Amino acid sequence: MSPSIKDVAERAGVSVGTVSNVLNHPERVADGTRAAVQSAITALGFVRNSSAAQLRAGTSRSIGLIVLDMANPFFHDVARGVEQVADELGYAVVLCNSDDQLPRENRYLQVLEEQRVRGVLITPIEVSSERLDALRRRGTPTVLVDRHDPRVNCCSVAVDDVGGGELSGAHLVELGHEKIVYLSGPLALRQCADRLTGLRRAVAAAGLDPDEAIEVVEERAMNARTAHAAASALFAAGSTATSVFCANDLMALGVLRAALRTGRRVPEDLAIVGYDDIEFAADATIPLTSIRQPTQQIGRAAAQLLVEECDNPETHAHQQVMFKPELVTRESTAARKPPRECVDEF
Amino acid sequence: MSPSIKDVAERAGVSVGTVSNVLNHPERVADGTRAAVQSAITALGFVRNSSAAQLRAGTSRSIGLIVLDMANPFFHDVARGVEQVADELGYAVVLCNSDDQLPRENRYLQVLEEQRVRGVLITPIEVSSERLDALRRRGTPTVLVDRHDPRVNCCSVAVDDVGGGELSGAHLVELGHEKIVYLSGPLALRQCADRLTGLRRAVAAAGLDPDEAIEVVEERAMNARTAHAAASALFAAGSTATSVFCANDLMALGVLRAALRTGRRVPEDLAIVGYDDIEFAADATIPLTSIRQPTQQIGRAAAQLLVEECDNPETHAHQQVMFKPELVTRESTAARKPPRECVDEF
DNA sequence: CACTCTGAATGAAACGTTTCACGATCTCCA
DNA sequence: TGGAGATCGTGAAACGTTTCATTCAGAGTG
Repeated sequence: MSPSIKDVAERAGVSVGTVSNVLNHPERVADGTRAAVQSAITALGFVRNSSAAQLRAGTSRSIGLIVLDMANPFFHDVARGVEQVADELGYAVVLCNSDDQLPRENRYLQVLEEQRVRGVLITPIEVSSERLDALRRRGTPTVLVDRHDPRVNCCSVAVDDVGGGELSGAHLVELGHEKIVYLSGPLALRQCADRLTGLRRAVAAAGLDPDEAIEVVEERAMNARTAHAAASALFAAGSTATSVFCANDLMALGVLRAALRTGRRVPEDLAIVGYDDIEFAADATIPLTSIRQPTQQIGRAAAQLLVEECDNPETHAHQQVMFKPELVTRESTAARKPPRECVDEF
Repeated sequence: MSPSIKDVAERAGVSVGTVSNVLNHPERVADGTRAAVQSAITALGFVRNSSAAQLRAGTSRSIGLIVLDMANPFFHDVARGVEQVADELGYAVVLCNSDDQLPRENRYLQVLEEQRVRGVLITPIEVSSERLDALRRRGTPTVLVDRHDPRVNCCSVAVDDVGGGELSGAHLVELGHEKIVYLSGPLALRQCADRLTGLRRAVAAAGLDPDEAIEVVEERAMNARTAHAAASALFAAGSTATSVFCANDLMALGVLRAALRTGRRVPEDLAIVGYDDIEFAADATIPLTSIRQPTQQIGRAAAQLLVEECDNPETHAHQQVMFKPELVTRESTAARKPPRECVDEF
């Protein structure tokens, strides 16, 4: 097996305690001794056994992060934010991908708990599940990411989806649209429902009747293909809508494609607003207007809250942080101007 | 602190050895005893301490996976494949994202080694680095993902990029193109260089002179924006090329946008081939012809090789697995036909 | 010289498991 | 009735660290 601290001690002619001190409190060891130990370490290729260290120490310096889907740029950016903060504060992040499946989420929670992580950041499949509650009951700090727990017994970080819908609605109304399609994912998802609420609010605020001005199309999947089909169906049915607000950018891209395919001009004949402002949104055939969420900041804030709770368990007070999304206007809703990024093409 | 096996034993009125057996070898324990222990476990909310278990057992059931960029669908799919196989074989996967930075890669290697993972799957920043060599020297099995080590002292799984370039070239030549632009990322990357090699080979095989038929444009970044700019520049310079082969799909999408913007028809005026066949390729304004890599299979194969080596360290023989990519033809190169996916739109 | 003080190193205990040699009890059959 | 198995359970050792009370050797002081 790999050499232990004992082998190192032997080779350096010191006690194991001293080797441990070199590793953890170098300042307590005299220069000469330290050098001797160091060279023994490199000579033997010693690597600390973290199981033993953690067992003895009784506590780890790591936190778990369970996301729904690492392929989703949203969660990817959140993870990046979390890692940044964790790094700064000397914590390690254990990254887990539940893939939206409860059994996977449960398995990861089990693993994290067995590893005695200090805390868990999670976008749970359901805000309250058997295992998750058990984890909290046993005293492991938990922070909800992109979710809120109505029963407010833990910290959470989310984005104001009502506000996002409102931004989009206000923008479209301001451009003169009086007939807006809301191409949504499952309205059972809070995010989708909230955005509709915001949209209606904005429309109402402009003096229009939401029930007349807004047509809701609910789809099960939130990808380009579904959206393309939905938009095609709308066109075929002779929809009079002049604008579409989509639940995410992929759907918006699907709508964009359907529109261009059928000879519609964007934004003149149809204005399109997406959501998430994924990287590619700016590089679409017609750059997409979208709602941007401060994803990295979400991750940073969540990590900070968690570490705060880990470090001061008694004085800690749970917080619900809510970020505001931001409207990014691009060509897909702009009044037609010379394309900004291509002016010097010819 | 959380209850230990000892607390459980006390409460159930048995010895710690018995509790351990219930956990690890239930068949060795009589039904009644097992039930008593189980109920003590749930009553106390006992969760096994994996540090202690691993320390005692001396060996873990986990492997590390270090990828360059989890945002990249390629690596995401690879990871999925790895997880599948690991699951089946009872291993846990520790997922790490080096973000193309050597310090991060090194830090993760350190952590994995301290955790005594059984083996490591890695797409290294450099095929041979200080730390990576050290890891291998100490006897931790290693499998290279999407890389090859010329010195062949470990397993590796990769895709035949020369073959990919060849597929693309043969396809374009067959369609009658005699002037092809290769829009590449840094040619210092083996992948980019290999694809060019394949492209030249296919062109030569068709009796054309590669130097005349192929124009290479090398860009630093491999995204849509760069590609859009590069394509625009080509058009402005009056390029006579009738087709573009791009180093990845994002670049292809950038080229597509530039072409449509300047009134070109795709594929009649310009045929476009991408690489990777990302999910969105099929949903672009003009669906993209692309080269698909068997990403999940790469992950599966890599995990299988690693586990094989972990389980039979002496009999194991290193293997270099090379997958063949596949051409997926879509509209961006097809002779113009009624769009396949939109026939019933009107 | 006797003394305290300081800095450095030691050695044993403890962390929570798993393992394994050993008992204890029961069953079955000669 | 006695002995051989089989079946269950026990208890102590061991895994590789960290921690902390203790020892030791000098240096400084009166």
